[in-house]
Amino acid sequence: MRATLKQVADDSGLSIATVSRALRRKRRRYSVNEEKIYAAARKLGYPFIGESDSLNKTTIALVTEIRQGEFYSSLFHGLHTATRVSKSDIVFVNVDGSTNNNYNWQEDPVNFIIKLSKKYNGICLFLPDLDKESYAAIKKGVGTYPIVSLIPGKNLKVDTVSFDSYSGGYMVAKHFEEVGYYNMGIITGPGNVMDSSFRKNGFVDHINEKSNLNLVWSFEGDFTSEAGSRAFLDFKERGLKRIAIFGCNDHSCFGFMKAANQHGYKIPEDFIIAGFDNLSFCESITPELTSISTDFESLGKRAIRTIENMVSKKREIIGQVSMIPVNIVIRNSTKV
Amino acid sequence: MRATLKQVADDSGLSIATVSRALRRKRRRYSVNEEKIYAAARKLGYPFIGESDSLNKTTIALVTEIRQGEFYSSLFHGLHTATRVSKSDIVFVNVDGSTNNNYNWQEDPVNFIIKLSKKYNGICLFLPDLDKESYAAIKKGVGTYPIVSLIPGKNLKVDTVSFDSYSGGYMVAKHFEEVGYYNMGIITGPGNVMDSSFRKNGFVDHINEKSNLNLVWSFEGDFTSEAGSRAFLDFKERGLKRIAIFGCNDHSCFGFMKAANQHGYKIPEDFIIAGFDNLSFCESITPELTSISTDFESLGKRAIRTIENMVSKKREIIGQVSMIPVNIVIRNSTKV
DNA sequence: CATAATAATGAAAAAAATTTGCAAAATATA
DNA sequence: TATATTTTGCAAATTTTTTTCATTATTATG
Repeated sequence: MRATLKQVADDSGLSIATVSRALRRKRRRYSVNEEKIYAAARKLGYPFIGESDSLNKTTIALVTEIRQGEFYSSLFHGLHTATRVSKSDIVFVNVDGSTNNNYNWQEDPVNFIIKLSKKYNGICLFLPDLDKESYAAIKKGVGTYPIVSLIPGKNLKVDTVSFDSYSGGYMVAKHFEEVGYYNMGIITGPGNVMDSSFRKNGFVDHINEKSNLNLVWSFEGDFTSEAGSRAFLDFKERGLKRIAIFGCNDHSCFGFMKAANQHGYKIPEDFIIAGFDNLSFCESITPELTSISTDFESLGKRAIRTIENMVSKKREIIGQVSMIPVNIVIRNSTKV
Repeated sequence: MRATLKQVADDSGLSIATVSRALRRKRRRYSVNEEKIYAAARKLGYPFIGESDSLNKTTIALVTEIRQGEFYSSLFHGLHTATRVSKSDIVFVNVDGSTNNNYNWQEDPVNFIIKLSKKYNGICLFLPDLDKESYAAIKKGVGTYPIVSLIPGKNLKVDTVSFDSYSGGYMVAKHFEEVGYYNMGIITGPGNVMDSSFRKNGFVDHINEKSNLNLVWSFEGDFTSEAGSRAFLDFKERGLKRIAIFGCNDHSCFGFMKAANQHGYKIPEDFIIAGFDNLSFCESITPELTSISTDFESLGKRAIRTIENMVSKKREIIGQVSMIPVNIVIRNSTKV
């Protein structure tokens, strides 16, 4: 039930009239009773005037689990920066452990998100762990409502805006070829993560396209630095040398390079290496790490523009995929 | 003015009765007209039932500028994780470029924040660039309303919850002494940032307390990796060797170590070094960097508990300062 | 394809919620 | 202590929301 002045009055112990006046006033006065009234109004969720901030503004929710690491920070920052050039506001909705209108995220992610669509004009999803069926169920429940996913994936039924990870992998292989390496290796990311597969496929496909290129080594990692270290031990055990290695994210490379360093391996004498994400640490490591850089502000702008378009004109085509181009930043780790 | 059903009806082109029914319904149906109604209601900020999510929950706003880097991500994560064990919700309010109720952040940060106090039960501020006068003005405008700052600072008039940076600096100096170094150096952070001063003062004070310890070198940095590199050049030019260096944040150390590496310097032969923040990259660099680790979840829990206490019982003591202890994580960069 | 069943709609009545005028009470000021 | 100012509650006035009811549109069924 919606909260009324009477409830606020009862809760604060003052009369309805007093509550009405206090809440309607333009200036707050911070008297004891006014504080009581505001506290009660907030507690009961009474809609007071100070809140109608969103007038004529599009509010877009970014639904994600907040995790640690520069990647998430970049994502928030990118989306937020993108709102500066648009008429939209962005709200970050953190999803793990949350409950919204009796729908618990863990138990029922689909209805949780469907409920959010009441409140916001559009929704951006960044949920790597959500399965295809759930995406389909959300899309079904939500109809033509503006919703985009920022996770790449095939046939998701939901519009998608994501980095062109495939091309990123491709660019790395091409760069390796250009600097004269024909034998290549890869440290993959977690197999169930779509983005990780795209990075890998782009790399592998370029190798397969050219008869002079060979994939001589592959190690299954999980995007952690530790996996990178394990990858090195495997690499060493196999006695591989003078190959070009693509780590599917920067952290894998950091772990690999550290282990290599400890075992006396040298870059570029023993191998060259490139990563993905272009974290700030790429410039701190020796040698500086070549990496694929992703522009989160572009991603954010595109996502917001897509949603704004959906808000204004209803389209029928669903499942559109927008790719944000990535760039290769060449540093000393691949200079021969 | 508050939005009414009539306005929503006019905007959506349907009757008041239809709008009332659509908004009151528990299940959405996503028909064309219902979509129109929801769109209009959102546009006009009509308070509908789906929103009363916050019933009986304390909502705390974390007001900050979203910036890139692991530090901000950790801060968000820490606060968010802390809400799991409390009855509060946390909302991230991004402040740069924002406008709230005609109060523009850039032009009038004080009133911007005061306005927020209408909507939320409590406010956490993390605003390194806000000056002392503004803090005082906010506190004055807001009265006994629950507000804490997460930025350390003396005589802020606002309750503060922050890391015990001073002790962190102190611990580094003590650790240097314990491993047998008596000549020490420091790369400072930006002079106007309080937290940076505390880190430095803790370090310097321990040196001054002991007659056998000397501060032989000091370089004014700005928390960037580049400043760390410049620091190294200065260090080299002065011909310093075998001293223990405290970089006031990890990034300064990364820059320093990289430059040192390029110039053929070795750790621990030429110097030992420790940082502050314990970023993930500390473990990826060679040698692994000793650093002061900060527990953002503890910080978040304490901040939330402080606000919850202020919500329940009004206290009179203001300007309380809570210090969250920090730990030193000893790694190879300070092993002799 | 006609017809019954179901659902959606608007007008207006009924109900509920909010604002305002007024006088009493509380607080501040001289 | 007297006087001005502000806050408050009651109840009337007003506004907003819900519900009833008749009508129309949509969908299902034989």
